[in-house]
Amino acid sequence: MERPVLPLGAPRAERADAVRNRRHLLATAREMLAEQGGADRLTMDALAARAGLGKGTVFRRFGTRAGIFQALLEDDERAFQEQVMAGPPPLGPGAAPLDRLIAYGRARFAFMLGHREIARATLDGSQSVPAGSETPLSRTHIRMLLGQLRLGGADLDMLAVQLTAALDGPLLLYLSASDLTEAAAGIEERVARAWQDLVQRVCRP
Amino acid sequence: MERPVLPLGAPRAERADAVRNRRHLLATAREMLAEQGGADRLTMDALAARAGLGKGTVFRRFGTRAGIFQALLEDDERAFQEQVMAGPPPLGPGAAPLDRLIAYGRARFAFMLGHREIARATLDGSQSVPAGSETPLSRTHIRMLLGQLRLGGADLDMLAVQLTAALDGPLLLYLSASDLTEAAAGIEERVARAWQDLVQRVCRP
DNA sequence: AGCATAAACGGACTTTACCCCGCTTAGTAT
DNA sequence: ATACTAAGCGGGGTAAAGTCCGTTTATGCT
Repeated sequence: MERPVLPLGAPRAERADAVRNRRHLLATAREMLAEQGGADRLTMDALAARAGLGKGTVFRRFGTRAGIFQALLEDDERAFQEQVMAGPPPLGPGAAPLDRLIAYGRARFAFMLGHREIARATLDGSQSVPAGSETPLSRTHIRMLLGQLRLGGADLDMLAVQLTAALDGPLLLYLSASDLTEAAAGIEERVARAWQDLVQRVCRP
Repeated sequence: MERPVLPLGAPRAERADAVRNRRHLLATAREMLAEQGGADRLTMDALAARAGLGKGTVFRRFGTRAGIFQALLEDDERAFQEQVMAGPPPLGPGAAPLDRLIAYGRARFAFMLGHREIARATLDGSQSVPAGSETPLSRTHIRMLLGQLRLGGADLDMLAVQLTAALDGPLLLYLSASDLTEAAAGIEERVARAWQDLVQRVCRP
């Protein structure tokens, strides 16, 4: 007989048990994080044991310790992305590009602040390019909005990278620990204002 | 007799042998990096062995693996800082603030590009605040220049953090290895232009 | 249903960062 | 010079990340 077109692009879907185990591991990881707070107290051995699986399985699924946190973050990011792509304006579509950009910054920083511990744990010394670079939500969205703004002659791709850095992970890196813990409430508003000011400066005609 | 004012602020200078060992370890680390390239191939055991010192000494001096790379980077940063603080304009003093800001971005990115591997290795999953935050060269300098620019009503401290993130962040976190090796020459110029465009947009009246 | 095969699994093994603590030594005060 | 003390040193010990490979199992095909 004839073999059906062997999908070279789609290298065969994940097996059902693999999917189950991945989900189970992520759920277990969340439990452990909730119970004993502190991402650095989550060890791969403990995770495997608590999930009732072998350590080999954990690494097969996530590749590396940081991989687990990347998966967790990606998971939470889906809901956020939904709001951006299909939620009510000004975050969702329908508002003017500049207003969406401002709203995006506020929402994104709040998200990152809420996930700062997990986000930090996605970084990994041995990976040359860390998390979020694969699914560059912020960069892509910002790039899209910049495209609608008709800025004269700028390198929009690079500008998107710069603005992403000024908003997303890198900003978090440069805010000191005390900024983040002491005045968690205040910092959110302050960053939101600063972001608004930044993009208004960048985008004015 | 009377004890001399016991300096509580200056917790007693480092002992001579400690200084000697610190320098020796840094020099040895540089040798090893040069020989076998790849920061991740440098192990603490190997470093201690090659330096003829105990492993404990290495950790006592640098605290952590990332600490070694932070020390190496800081070391190289001194020369760079010299240029910024006392070198010829427009990087050094004497030029208009905006020109200095532009020149600083270009120079800083070139520096980071040359040190990207070490810089990357200063990041450490378990440290909440990474390299360069202790001696925030970029942030401080940018803040100072912004102060001279008389921008109306902006949150200059936060703007400095944002710009620092936009300058240093991409290299650390977003630009992939291929971006950097393929077009190493091109990327430098492109980033420099983008930086110039960004700060001109931000700082125009 | 039975078979072939690639994927997934488990857990012992290796490597490496980092800790601990008894011993040594530089610096200082007398 | 001598003695005192805090800092420094060494290297064996621990814990956790990541690898390997023999065994098990899901899945598609006949």
